[in-house]
Amino acid sequence: MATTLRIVEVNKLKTACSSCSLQELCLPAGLSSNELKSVDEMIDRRRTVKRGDYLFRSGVSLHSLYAIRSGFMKSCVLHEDGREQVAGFHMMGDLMGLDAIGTNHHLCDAVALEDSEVCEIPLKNLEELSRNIPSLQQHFHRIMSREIARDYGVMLLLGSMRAEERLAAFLLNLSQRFATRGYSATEFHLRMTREEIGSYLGLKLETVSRTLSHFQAQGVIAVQNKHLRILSLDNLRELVSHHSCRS
Amino acid sequence: MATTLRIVEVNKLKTACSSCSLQELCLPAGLSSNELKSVDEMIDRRRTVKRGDYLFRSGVSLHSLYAIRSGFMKSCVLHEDGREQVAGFHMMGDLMGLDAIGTNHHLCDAVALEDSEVCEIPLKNLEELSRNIPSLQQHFHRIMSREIARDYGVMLLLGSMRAEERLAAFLLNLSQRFATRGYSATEFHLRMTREEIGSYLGLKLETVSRTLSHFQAQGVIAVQNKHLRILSLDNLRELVSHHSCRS
DNA sequence: GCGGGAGTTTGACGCAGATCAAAACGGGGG
DNA sequence: CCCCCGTTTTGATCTGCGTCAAACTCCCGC
Repeated sequence: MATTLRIVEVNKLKTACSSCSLQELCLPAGLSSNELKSVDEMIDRRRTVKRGDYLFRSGVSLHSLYAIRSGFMKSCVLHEDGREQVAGFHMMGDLMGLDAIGTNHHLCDAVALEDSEVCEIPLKNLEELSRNIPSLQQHFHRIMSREIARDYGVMLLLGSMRAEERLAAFLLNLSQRFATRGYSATEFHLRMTREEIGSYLGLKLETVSRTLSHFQAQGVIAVQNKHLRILSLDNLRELVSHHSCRS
Repeated sequence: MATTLRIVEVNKLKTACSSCSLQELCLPAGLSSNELKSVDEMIDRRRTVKRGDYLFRSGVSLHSLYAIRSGFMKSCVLHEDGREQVAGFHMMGDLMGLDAIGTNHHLCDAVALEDSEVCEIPLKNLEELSRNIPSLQQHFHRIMSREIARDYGVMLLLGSMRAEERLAAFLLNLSQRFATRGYSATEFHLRMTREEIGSYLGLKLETVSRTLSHFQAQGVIAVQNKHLRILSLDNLRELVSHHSCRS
């Protein structure tokens, strides 16, 4: 029994913001240790989401924002006629649910692409705390703003890039995000299917597959199923803006 | 001289939030009259932007957010290779500059499509004030979130709609926004060129023109140059999700 | 280890929308 | 009032990517 208790304590310690390795990436970036403690208290609980499960679904009312602690998720916007599109892929340190604050209802589905852990942050708590901690307030605003900036990038991609450029940009983006999180920038596992990549990039899965094959033939990447290795980041960067542009 | 002073006073009165007709649409929505006064004080100054002039340019550092008081603007994201895309059209009551908070630098150009007036809101002031006025804080968050939600809609449009659907969705969106502002939902002036519409929708200007002509032939709208009349909102709504979808 | 279904690759073909071209329109300045 | 240039329209042709189809691979459960 003592053993059990000890394990619980250790787990609790491990999941506190103050000892979380994502501290500098996540919501509490740049806070003092005192402030960190307040953020810790604000967090309702940790949740695990199994691969394929929903973290939240479109239409349900907003309770909390979710910070991803581990794992990998996608968010999908739904069109009333059944069309569905991947709006983003999310990994550790990312904050999900921001699109729901405006209407108090989630606008997209959040689905785990692998078993994931998230920290549940009640919006009310966050709002209250950020009134008292200016740097938290500021950081929260920055996070929302960065999401807007990211969206503008996706709009540019969808609106004016051709298939090769889109895919190259996508791979570079993943690469950069993995690198920021301390993983390899040139070798990683694609957690999503070709269809999901296609949905995100406004392409069909066949086009994604063909384009990846094409990159491989050019010696820019090596793909085997979901395992991807970037052989030349520079070539990939060239691909993003190399082709005759449609604009 | 007395006359001049009087005119200034009247102007000043006219431009206070408390007497602004956009009050309920703009940042101060839902505030008490006392709070409104604080918001008024936070606003640095009003600025006019002539048609074709920039309100701010991509890359410059963020000083303030801008609430549009009158007029019409576009924001354009720039790709390093010179590609440029319209990221949004903005009208009275809209808040611009939100994408710049994350990096402290503007990510897009803001250009007036007709002579416009804006209220300049220093971010620092807004942050400080929203720490003291919860409903202002909440409303600001909602505004940012709504921008994210709008972006998701544009992503859906760009990623999975065909030309006719995009244009129909675009017209409906304009219609709805004009209606919200007390203008006609079915008859309005397009302030942007076909090329700008195309840029926003990921289409070429010729396609925009052709599609508008097509709508006209079907009797759904009547266009003459920049003047547009929607003959059937319902038909337009059908057009958004009517066609064989690519997803 | 084996069978089956989901995911992926590759090929052949068609089409929506891009591109090129030219004519028509319209509104702002002299 | 007229001229001119930027914008729009319309037509003809081209092409990148979607669509359809079939074969192949991988992984998971039995």
